[in-house]
Amino acid sequence: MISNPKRQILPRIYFNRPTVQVARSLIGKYLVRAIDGRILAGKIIEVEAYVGLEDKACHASKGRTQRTDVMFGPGGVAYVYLIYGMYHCLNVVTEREKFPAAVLIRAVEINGELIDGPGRLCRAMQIDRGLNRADLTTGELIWFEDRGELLKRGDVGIHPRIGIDYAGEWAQKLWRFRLRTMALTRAGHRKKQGGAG
DNA sequence: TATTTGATTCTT
DNA sequence: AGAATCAAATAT
Repeated sequence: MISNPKRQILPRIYFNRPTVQVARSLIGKYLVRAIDGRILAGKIIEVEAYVGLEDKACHASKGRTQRTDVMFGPGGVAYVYLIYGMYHCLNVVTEREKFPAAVLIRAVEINGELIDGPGRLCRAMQIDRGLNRADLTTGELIWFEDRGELLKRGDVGIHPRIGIDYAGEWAQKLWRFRLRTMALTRAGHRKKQGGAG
């Protein structure tokens, strides 16, 4: 369905790789949602990696349950869960089958507007548990696209993950990645200093 | 069955 | 600093 060769739906093999690598490389790609025939596309600004049984911050670290079962499956599948009774979070499952891991999508830019936070993102893109276990590689309801935009060295900030203080030493892992661009640092607040970067 | 908690966001 | 709000996990 995508005729423009510069718009490539990310295939399953893209996600069958080490999770931190997938997370890092998803920055600058697009999350695309089809809603009633309309297309909503967001440039991915921030993600976090959750890796395996040992990662105390990863939901699957407590074992294979009804909720975490999807993380044990093939990559390129959506893991959507309800958090704090109010918000949904979207993840894409990574790595090989039986290795539970996923990347949380934390922020996107839609039509120049920064949607910051996984709960807000899901609200803006109408993502809820109805999309749990959805295949993200078919280009039907929701998928990822490479639109050929290349990042410069230093464009991606590397940080500790957020909201997982309970995870002990795992909370210190630098598994959060965030795109740094002047355009995204609060509209109108901070002016660009100097000229071309 | 009861209690606690949480990959958040918004208000005070 | 605290509320909102509920499913999953843990304790009983």
